[in-house]
Amino acid sequence: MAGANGRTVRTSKLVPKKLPRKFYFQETVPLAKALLGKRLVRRWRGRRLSGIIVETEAYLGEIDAAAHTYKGRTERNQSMYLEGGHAYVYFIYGMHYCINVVAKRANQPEAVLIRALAPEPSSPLDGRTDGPGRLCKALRITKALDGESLLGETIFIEDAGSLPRQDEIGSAERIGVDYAGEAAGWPLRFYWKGSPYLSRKEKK
DNA sequence: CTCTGGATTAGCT
DNA sequence: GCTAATCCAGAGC
Repeated sequence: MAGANGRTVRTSKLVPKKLPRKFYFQETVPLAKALLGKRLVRRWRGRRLSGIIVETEAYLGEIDAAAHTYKGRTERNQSMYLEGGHAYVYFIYGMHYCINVVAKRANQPEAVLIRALAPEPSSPLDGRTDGPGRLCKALRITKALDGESLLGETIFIEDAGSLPRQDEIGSAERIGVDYAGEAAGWPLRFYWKGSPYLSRKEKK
């Protein structure tokens, strides 16, 4: 962009950049970590609802007994078969929605569950964002967004001000997957250490 | 602090 | 029928 004096004006710090398709093509575990510190943005009725991602979980598809796609395609999990950079939103426990970021290429049904956000003061959110069901409520995310591209304007992810250092990323067992046998113990939950907005208290 | 039940749909047995 | 990638309110300690 040209400034008044004809010289290039840096806008990269001022205008956050939407993450490109390529970002989502990476392997699911690195993607789950790389999403920490990014900003999830939802446009709703002319408002911009957003938060910084501080907790994620990786779900590894057909090898992962905890994943919805472990036993193949169903009506509910179809969106996980889209190429990386789409949303998979499902309804659970008769009450809550959860949102996942689809990873890798089409027909590689792996995804990253967004478990917690740090709310941003400027964003008019409806309630808390520490927990996968709560954050969907706060950002007005429903099944209407299932299968939506994250490269569009309705919901997307962008670079934010800062990222956790490697030593600020914690890992632990995933929540609520006790039924999944060996996979239940895999350390596929990732979180920004010290964030007050994690869905569970960190162990000392 | 922990435990329990209820909200009630998708998917499996 | 039962359980779940959840959350909340209420009871009891």
